Amino acid sequence: MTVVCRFAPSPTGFLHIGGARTALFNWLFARHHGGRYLLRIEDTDRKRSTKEAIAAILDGLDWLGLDHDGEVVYQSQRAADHADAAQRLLEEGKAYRCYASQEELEEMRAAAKAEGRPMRYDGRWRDRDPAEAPVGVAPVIRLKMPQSGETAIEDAVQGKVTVANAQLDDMVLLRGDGSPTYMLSVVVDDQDMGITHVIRGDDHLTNAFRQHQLYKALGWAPPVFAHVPLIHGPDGAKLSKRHGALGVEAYRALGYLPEALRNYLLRLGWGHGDDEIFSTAQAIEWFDLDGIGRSPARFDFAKLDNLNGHYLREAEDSRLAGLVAERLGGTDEAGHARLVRAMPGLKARAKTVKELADNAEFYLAERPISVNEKAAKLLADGQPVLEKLLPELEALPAWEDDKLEALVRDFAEAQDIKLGAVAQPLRAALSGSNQSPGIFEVMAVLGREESLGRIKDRI
RNA sequence: GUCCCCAUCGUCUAGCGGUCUAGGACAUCAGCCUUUCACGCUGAAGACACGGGUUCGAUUCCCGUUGGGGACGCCA
Repeated sequence: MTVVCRFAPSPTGFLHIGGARTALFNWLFARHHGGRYLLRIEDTDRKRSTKEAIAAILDGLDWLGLDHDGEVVYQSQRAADHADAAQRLLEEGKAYRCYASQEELEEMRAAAKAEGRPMRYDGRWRDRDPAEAPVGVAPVIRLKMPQSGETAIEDAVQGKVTVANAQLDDMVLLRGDGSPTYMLSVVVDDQDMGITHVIRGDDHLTNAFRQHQLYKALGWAPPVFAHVPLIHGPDGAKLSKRHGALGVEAYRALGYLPEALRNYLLRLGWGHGDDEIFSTAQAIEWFDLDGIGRSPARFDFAKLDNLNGHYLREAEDSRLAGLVAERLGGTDEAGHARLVRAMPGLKARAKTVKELADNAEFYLAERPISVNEKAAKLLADGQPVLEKLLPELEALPAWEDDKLEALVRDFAEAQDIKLGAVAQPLRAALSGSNQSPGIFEVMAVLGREESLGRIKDRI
């Protein structure tokens, strides 16, 4: 059997982090088993679904590199098929028309709660004569759920989960206006798309019982379900915005690399022995449902930062230079080349692309460059040293990293001062800061003319 | 309220009855490296929620308690 799975977001907002992980798991599972990974947009709630949200989700998935097979399926376009299924159930006597009003339903819930019973529809129209139907009321169509016994699903993550059928009420399949509900649409679409494995958030677990019964009524074999625990905030409660419940595009804006976010998300709720860092090929090779944990995980920015730092150090210099230039408003060819040369020293000192850009800014700054407070202090103290050093630098025949280092070290020794007493003022003059990459590297990247110019600016 | 799920260092996790004086990673602390800041390296501290069973033996199996989470729409 070929594995077919899907990611089915509803386009009512951005692609949030939990959705991204669900998509990643589905994608990995399909790739691991050589199957297909499909994308379906669940836009049946026309009021809340927006074009912008669809675009944001598609962009987010694309940025993460989770390519789907086949065309995107839009659920709203399949409403007629969904309604046909409900009609069939009605004809077969497995579903019925219900005329209960909103007020009646609310009363039922209130009464049930007061009496300590589950808050369910009581099935009052299940066996009632349709002749008694009130005039002018458009009925909904409800599924006849079994009223005794229990429903069990064999979940690939949660194990065997059972619920008493008394807990399940006759769910609505078709609304009063004839439009299908989510519960119906999902089942019909998954069937028609040939979905073999449904990997989704834990919040759908109770839906699985209802859907299981719907599959049975329609005479179809249900797929394998795998309900993945949700991602929580650092406090163990629901993930809030402040704690990471952001859209994928926000992580991008914050300066995270897609491969870092993917690696982080993969480790959140899934493990493979002591392994922490995974290439895409390894992730595909190792991922499977049995590695998914059953307890919810908390989102931790510190670990994401660490992972991002790792991937930053591994990334191609030219790629990073491009990302940095993007953040600094673009550069010309010379600027790009300078960034590429500067990158080895820069990337070891940043956790995010944003930090990388902040730290790279001085390389592109125009003379005279701005100087921060601590650097100003270093310059005030070190100006005499720079004055003495300048002619020696000007006389250096080859402007190279190691030559510069040799010169400055000899200079410090000759002056009988510590290397730091030279290096720090130099750093302040060249970078405008008290912190920067190695100072000889900075000089080499900046080049003779620019370096000497920046030093002269401070004398 | 009803039902379902979960429970190992602060966090992510390894562990699938004895190999556990419980392993790894992040974070924390100390040291090394060093022209600054990082990176890197070395080391330290740090957990089986609690109570009953089952067993020769429980972190691992069962039950309960407590604590978290989720679901109960003509939303998805």
